Amino acid sequence: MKKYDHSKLEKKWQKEWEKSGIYAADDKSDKKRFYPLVEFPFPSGAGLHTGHIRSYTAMDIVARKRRMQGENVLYPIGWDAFGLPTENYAIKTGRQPEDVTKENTDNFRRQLKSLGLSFDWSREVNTTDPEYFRWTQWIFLKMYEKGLAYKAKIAINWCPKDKIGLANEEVVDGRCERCGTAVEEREKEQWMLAITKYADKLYDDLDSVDYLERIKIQQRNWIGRSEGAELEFAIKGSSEKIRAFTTRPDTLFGVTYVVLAPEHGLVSKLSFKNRAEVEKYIASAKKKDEIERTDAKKEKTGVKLDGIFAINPANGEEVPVFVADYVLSEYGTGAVMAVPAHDERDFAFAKKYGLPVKHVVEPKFVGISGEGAPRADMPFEYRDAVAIVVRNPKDGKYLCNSWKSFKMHGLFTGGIEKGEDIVEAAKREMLEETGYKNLKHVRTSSVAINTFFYHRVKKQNRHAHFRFVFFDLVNEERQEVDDKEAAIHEIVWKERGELKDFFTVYEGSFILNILDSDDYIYTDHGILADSGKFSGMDSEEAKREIAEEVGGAWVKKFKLRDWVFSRQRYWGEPIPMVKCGKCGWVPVPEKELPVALPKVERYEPTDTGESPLAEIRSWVETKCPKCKGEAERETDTMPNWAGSSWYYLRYADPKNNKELASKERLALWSPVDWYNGGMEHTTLHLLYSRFWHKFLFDIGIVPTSEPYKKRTSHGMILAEGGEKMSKSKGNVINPDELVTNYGADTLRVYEMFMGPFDQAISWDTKSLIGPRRFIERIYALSNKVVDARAVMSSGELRPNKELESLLHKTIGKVTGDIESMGFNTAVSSLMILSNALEKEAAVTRATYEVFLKLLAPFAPHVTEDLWHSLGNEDSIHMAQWPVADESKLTEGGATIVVQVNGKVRASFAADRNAEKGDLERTAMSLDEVKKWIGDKKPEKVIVVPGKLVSIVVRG
RNA sequence: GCCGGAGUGGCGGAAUGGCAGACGCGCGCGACUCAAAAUCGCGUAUCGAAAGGUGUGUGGGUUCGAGUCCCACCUCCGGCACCA
Repeated sequence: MKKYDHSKLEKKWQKEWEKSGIYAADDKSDKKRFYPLVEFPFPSGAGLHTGHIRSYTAMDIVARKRRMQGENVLYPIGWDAFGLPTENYAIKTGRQPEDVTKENTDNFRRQLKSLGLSFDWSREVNTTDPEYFRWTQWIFLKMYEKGLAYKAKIAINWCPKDKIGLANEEVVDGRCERCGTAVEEREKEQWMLAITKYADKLYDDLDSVDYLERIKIQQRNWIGRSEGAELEFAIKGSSEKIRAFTTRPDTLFGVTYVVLAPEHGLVSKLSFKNRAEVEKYIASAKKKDEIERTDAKKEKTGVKLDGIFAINPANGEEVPVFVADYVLSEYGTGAVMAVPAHDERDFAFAKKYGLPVKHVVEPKFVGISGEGAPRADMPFEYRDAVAIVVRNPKDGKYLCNSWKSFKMHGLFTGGIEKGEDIVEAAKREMLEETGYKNLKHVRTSSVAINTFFYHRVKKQNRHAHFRFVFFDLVNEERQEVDDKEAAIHEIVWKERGELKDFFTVYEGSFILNILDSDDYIYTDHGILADSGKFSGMDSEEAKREIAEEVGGAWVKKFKLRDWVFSRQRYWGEPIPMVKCGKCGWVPVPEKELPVALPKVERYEPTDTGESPLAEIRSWVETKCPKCKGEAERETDTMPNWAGSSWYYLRYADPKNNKELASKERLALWSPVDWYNGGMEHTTLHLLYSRFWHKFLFDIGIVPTSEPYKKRTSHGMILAEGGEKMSKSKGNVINPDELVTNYGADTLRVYEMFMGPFDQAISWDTKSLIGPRRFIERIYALSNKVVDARAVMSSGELRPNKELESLLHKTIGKVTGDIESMGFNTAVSSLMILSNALEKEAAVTRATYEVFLKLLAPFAPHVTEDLWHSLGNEDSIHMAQWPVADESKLTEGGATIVVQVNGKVRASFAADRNAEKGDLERTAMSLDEVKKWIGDKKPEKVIVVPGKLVSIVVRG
């Protein structure tokens, strides 16, 4: 008996596969095409980590399976080598970044090969290849030509440790994303890409692609689109106007002040008394660093522009104007109309500076519970109503109402007659319904609510407009209550803490918000009040009408900013622009591309913030392509995002030196069918590459408007303790060791089996033994394989319907699970099948071969080896993928479960296709069942063929 | 705070509304062995002597039947966060 030796076996087949080149994609094939992609590795010196392997293996499994199903598969691999870690390492060791990159890339390549991944290595792509960045530069020039690349003076985040400028996205909590150093702010001219011009498309087209929902949500969050109105507030005694952006023009009547961002241009144009104070505030606000300014928890500050008043365009009211740094200059118009009653930030500010709060949107509650839900097609009767809150100061308890005929708990309420004073109405109701005579009015709330419900006594839909009156009980003296009233209500006194659980009606629960004061912020939509002719309207519906009424423009705003594309580093694609004293910025002509990096001794970042390239005069000095006069090259380079924004296109045609890829090949392979990678690249890289792709689509280079049909993500693999794996914690798993000790097949199976693919999971080395044993048992199983015909006649092997049914079930399960990323359950079902096969005295060759084929994508080496040992000449990875025979699935018996009153009481064997009536009769005849039914008559019997019989007896 | 996702044995986790805990790890017992490892077989939620009961974060609800659907809440993880 041969023993399973993974080491020799795996090396042998890896060599064979490389020699035969079986995984090469075919550009001429007319077979169905499939193009799975994994994220671009970043050769950082750390080597492959377990997350990479999970991603590559998953796509490898899908690719192998699709190949076996006869599809033409392109599973490519490449390297994004323009990485800062590489450059840092080079600086540390005094070597050239290229050499470091080469070494790291070689290591990655070796590791990937040792895992038996079916990449088409002939399509390998590397962003540092000059022929590759020729086309990266070419795309930039096209963008420049179309006005999408421009130079602007902006404040950049400067990392003093790495000595580079960072994009906003690279700053986390005011610190450099990579090294954690606090960033400084510097002003610099930077190349920008106008990604905001594509914001709408990037947002809308998410509807047309198959991404994991959370990925779409992240994209939408990042783009941050919101719709609203720009409204103009005139300034009293001035021709200047303030434009404020709001998504809630419906709250316009509730504006009590207006705020400008400290950077707002209007501040310098207006004249007001306290200029010195304001200037001082603005200076201090600008000095605050990113962390302080964006901390939402910190107290809001601001200063009033003395003597300046803005005029509310809706009602002509004059409101004060403030400068405050809680308003961001970069978003919207840099000015905000403040509605403290309906915005939390405005409320916090208003409270601090004693500004008025005016409620103009009343909450709206619609009954949802069965009985109280409004009846459809029935009009609403409107009622002015008062909800009465009575507190007994003696014990602090509150007077509540429990309806006797319904399970409803609330307050005592009543209607307000036309022209009646609300406090008088409340007192009258209290007297009638509870008999309490002596009440002291405490306050009447300015907050009102609307409830929509079905009135069970009056049998009509009601719209009640509730206002709230608060009383203290002077004494407990009561008068007799009418019998009719007493029959409806029951008086209950409740402690304050009990109220929350007690109330079952909206007007009751709501008072908890306003029990102590009217400091209540309602940010949802509701019904407008105190809003001139719009009062009573639904606020959602009134939005546009109010904006229109005051001549506001309806606009879309985005959180997304243009992309800062310049980096002051050596290691990156030089931005192919030349600055001429006469002609200004001139693009490098296409035929002079690529602009290569000069060979240098020193490539360290400079302290001045200039690119290291700036010091290499021989490279900088050049001729102007236009006037041939003296000119200088741009010394900024592109960020590493540049090359990775279009690499997947190059896979289609990696050696093309006339175009970034040929039209024919792009048409053949685009778009990427399935892209899997880590969550860390699902916002920025994904957004940037979608942006570039859409641009290339618009200029006719690529045939689709979206680059990836489907985007998924593997869950992060955590260290054994459940924390993140990191080099500094020393809890990183080294895949080389695992491959040596357990074998690539075991590692692959384990990574797929360990848990749901898209969820985070802890690594557990000791669990690796499971998959390892599984593979060993598969290997041992080959000794039981027999030729069916020979043995069948000797009677040693009988047809086994159960096993056959299981085999076909497994085929269906594995086939489906691979597509839906249910890799863990696919492996589990293979284990179930192998357990069943082991129990047999002999296994037919046909069955074993089907089993090997199903396992082949997961464990390519051992299956190939066993496949050949059965005498097969061709690779198992090109064999025909098995197809489940539906008819085989239903063969054999089923266990029918019998439930009595929902509890399982018995089970019996029956044919899978047995009739309902037969099943019912059999179930009823069982002693176990009779025992539970007794002499009672079954009320109802539910039969699910092939599954269960459920008998209901009552009494 | 907002938006996602998730709460099931000792652990990782299974379960189109239909026998909860598949599969794997671990653990226990047994076989083989002088012995150990490896391997193989059996067992492994919980209370109860048994009949039977109880169990999928908590509390309600819908249903013949709920881990799964609905409502309210709690906890954890991820993302965003003064975006008007």
